[in-house]
Amino acid sequence: MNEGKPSKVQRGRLRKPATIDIVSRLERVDASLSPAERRVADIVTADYEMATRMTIAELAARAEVSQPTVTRFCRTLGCTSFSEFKISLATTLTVAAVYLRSERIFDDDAGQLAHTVMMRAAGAVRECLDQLDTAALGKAIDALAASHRIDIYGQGGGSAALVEDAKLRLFRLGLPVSAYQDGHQQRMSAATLRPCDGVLAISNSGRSKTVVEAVEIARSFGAKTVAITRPGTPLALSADIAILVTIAEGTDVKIPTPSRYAHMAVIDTLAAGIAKKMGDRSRDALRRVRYTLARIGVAIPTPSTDPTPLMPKHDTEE
Amino acid sequence: MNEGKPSKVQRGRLRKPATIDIVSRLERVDASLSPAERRVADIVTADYEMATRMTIAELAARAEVSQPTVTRFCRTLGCTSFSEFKISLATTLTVAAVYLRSERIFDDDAGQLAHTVMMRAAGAVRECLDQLDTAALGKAIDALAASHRIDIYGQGGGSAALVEDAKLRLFRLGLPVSAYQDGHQQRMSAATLRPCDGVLAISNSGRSKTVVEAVEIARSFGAKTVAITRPGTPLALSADIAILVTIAEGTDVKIPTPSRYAHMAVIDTLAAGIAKKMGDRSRDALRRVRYTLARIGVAIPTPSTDPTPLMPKHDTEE
DNA sequence: GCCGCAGATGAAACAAAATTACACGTATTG
DNA sequence: CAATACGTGTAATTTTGTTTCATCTGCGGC
Repeated sequence: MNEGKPSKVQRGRLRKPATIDIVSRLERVDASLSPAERRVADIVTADYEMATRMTIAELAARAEVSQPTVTRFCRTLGCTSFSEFKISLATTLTVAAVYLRSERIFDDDAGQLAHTVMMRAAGAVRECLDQLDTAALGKAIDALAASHRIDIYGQGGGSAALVEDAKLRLFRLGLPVSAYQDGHQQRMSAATLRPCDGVLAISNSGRSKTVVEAVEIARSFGAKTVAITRPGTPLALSADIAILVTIAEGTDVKIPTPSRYAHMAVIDTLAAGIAKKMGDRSRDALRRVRYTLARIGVAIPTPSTDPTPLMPKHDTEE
Repeated sequence: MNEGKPSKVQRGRLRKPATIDIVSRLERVDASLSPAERRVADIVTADYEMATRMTIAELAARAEVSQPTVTRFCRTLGCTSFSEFKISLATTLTVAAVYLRSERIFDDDAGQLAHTVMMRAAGAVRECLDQLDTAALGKAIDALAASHRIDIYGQGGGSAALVEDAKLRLFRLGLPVSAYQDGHQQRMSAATLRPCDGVLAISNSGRSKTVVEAVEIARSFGAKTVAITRPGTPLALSADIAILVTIAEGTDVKIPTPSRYAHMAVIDTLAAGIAKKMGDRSRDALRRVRYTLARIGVAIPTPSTDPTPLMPKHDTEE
């Protein structure tokens, strides 16, 4: 339509706001808030999620203040407008708020439940990424990629699946890898390791006696030991390279712990890093694995229910 | 003015929106978009961040469509208003924005790699949540919670770990559960099932011949069968209750597939739902499991490196 | 004690933004 | 070749947010 005015307005609003985390800023300026603004802050902090869905009129009504006061409140927080405040809040919120409040949401239907569980899962992965020590990760990738042989240790229910998964991830790359969940086997295998070998130990609690012992045995024989565990635990202290992950456990025993997702993510990252490091060698192995699986699909034709029996389109290996 | 209307409007907006992940929804409905809506989608996907800061007029101008078209676009995406769309987008953003660009980021250091892998993982879970059929989920929870005995079937590398994990989740609740990855065992076990029993089959590809057969056998004996798989696959068609999950596979073979995270999330949700359904019965089982594990911790004192050997503070079961 | 000032707050006018209603054009089908 | 359905834009309307200005309150100086 015209040219001068809109562009100026645009430039102002479309610029990325300096504010990163409204929630923490809110806490920071809390002291300098006027009484009326404080009331607004109270309403907002009471339910961030809802605050993002309210209009300025609703928020004002709830806080029992006038609408201009709400606008002023937003300005105090460093936003230029109420809408910017809402967007910033929503952006800040993402996983964190839902994740934190999740204990409460628990009682409802399957949808609510799924929301809780899955947001926690996604949150755990994110949390893990936030706190990840990339230097340690890099060293772990180097160490494992250079290993002639890799042992994976884990103990306890949750770790069983993880260890199994880790084995597959590395195995697919053509690495000679073994996984042990039994304490005796762990120690026995550890005793046969050599300096050119590697160990990957997985334990959320970091207190599994057999795993820690096996790691120490492996170290005494010169093998490089990598641990995925919680900081400050025996396992973290005894491994050469510790990849530390702290995930807040929910208090509700009925929801499975989300830390598994974080561990799995670390394992995947290790696997991807090793694959990259190994370059063509691993790619070749991966190709051969896929090819063979596809061939098996051909050799054993699936029953009539299968629409495309000859060549599975999707990830044959699952 | 009047009294009935405003409250109704309020109620509508403050209700939590069904939409969880706008970005993945946007991709999913892409085909059913009209030309003008497509143009809006293009502008939005070009820069999500900026989209959250734009007014409807700006967005319309950029997409070269009228403002009502933008509103219609939002409705198509399941939002009731443009503002809701913006908020949903902003909420989605932090996780999803990077997730989408992830293929490109791949070549760098360990940090970059971790970012890619983990964002994909978190994205997979979110994507899963967004497309989840909660009705099917609810039915699955009911069916499994009512089962006297539960068999879990899966085949192939990736599923092995998942099946193991699923077994543990249900086992912890005090349910009599068995997991089989071997085809023969699956069929044999399926043949011993009765109408009061349940089956949980897990397969991303949905084409595992043995799993499909085992499910069909189980059904023929009257057991309730639940499948977690991809839509339109043989497994999805043969199970009583199909929980369908479509996760885009990455093109880079070196990065492990993120669909496992989604499956795990579904399993966790099932477990949480069953736990809730069973109420005190499962809580008791969980408590006993934890207690016993703690006792074992006492009976086998950990070495001196362990700061708190008597009573592990964190999740002893991992 | 009272005047005047500074800051906080709300009412109301105003401006911006979003939605609705409606009309027009195009494609599709009987 | 209607008739209908669909997609789209224009314009009116409603909703939402911001600015302006008046009022109130508390506080210090005269």
